[in-house]
Amino acid sequence: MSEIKRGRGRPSKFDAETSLQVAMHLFWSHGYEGTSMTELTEAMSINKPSLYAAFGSKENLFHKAVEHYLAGPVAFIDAALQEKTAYEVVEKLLLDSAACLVHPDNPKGCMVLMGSLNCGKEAEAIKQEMIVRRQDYEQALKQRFILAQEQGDLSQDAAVDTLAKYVVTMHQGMSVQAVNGASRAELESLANLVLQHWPVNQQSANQTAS
Amino acid sequence: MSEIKRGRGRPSKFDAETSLQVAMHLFWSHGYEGTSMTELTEAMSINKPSLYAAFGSKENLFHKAVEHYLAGPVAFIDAALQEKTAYEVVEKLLLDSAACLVHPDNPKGCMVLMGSLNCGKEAEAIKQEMIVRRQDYEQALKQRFILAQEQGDLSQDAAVDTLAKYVVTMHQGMSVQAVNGASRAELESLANLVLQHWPVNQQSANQTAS
DNA sequence: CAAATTTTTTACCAACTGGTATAATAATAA
DNA sequence: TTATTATTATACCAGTTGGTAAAAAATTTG
Repeated sequence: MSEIKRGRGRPSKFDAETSLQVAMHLFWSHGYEGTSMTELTEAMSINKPSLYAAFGSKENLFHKAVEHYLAGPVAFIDAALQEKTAYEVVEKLLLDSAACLVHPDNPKGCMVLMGSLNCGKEAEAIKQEMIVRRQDYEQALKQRFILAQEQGDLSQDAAVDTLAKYVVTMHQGMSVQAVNGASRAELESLANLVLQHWPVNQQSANQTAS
Repeated sequence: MSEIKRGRGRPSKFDAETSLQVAMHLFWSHGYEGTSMTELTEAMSINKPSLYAAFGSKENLFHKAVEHYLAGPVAFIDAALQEKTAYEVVEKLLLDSAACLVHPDNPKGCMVLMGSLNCGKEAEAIKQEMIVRRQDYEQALKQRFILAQEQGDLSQDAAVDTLAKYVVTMHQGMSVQAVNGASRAELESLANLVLQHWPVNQQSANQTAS
């Protein structure tokens, strides 16, 4: 994978993947508006025209950085949704989140929240995009809970809307806690509190290997 | 309080209290960095030198706006802490919050969160101040729970640290939900979910000191 | 009236914002 | 070697940022 046939012109001296990683970290740390093009180019060690040639605009670079984030640091979310039972979904979701939100290699909190929770009107589009991503996340979780009801590992009485919103709310609140300085253990305590009260279906003791 | 003896010079044509209200709303909506001095002066209908004479700096204006916020829209928080039992404290806290976070007259979410969850390095001091305010809030709630244990309306086994962090986390997560577009009813459902599982002291109905 | 005082107004500042035109440079293809 | 091509580097753009100096206006005091 290192032997790439080079094109005709001057060879580019930066790797797009690596640059994206740097951009992701900056946007994750300081948000969309809080990160300037100058900071980005300096951290990437490239100059602005190169950055614009490679990514088009600041907004587009942010989009790419968010995709990089979803496919990387929080890939466990999609994995969690595929766990066997609703309980295990929530368990993996919140415990892995606890680890990720305060991981020493990462900026604190969730990028989809930190990216632009609040912003000036110039970044309104970015803010809306982040909102949609969070709504989609909640919807996916709700659908997973509906499936769990069909499969019998979640009580039919459970209000899946509220339950999904509850888990997402805790996840997002834990992001704020991470920024506030909470430790991994503290976040895990919160996760366990949610799990303690989880409305498992009483009658179906699902006997999958443990 | 309307008959103020005017000083010697030209009368100022703006009311500091009203201006602060306007500033509060702008900072609340778009955060510290997302609100420019030009937006502020235009919304207040005053020019910059007047604003600087009255409030010193953008940072100081923000401080004043936050104090205005704490004493106004979220004054119910201090009131909630004085309810009779821990259960009632949490009940008032979360239900009043649900109403406030999506009240049509207010920007969505909590100002102490929206003010500057994420920001560039120039606003780092503001961000830290908001963090401290959130930590203090959590501490106050924890102390209230300790008092509740002494008064007997909260189980001695309850982990007051985790419990306080849990309620605050839900509160902050509900702020994000408000931004995402959640309704008051949806936020109240979340609040009720927390209350359902509240660890009331089994043996004591209500008796004072131990 | 005129002096004194306080505010408003206008104009301005250097630094920074996202974004780009132009030219120099380094590779390949002929 | 000489074009051709793609990327880098330099310099620059108009607009905005937080903040201010200086003058003009409106009031009270003498």
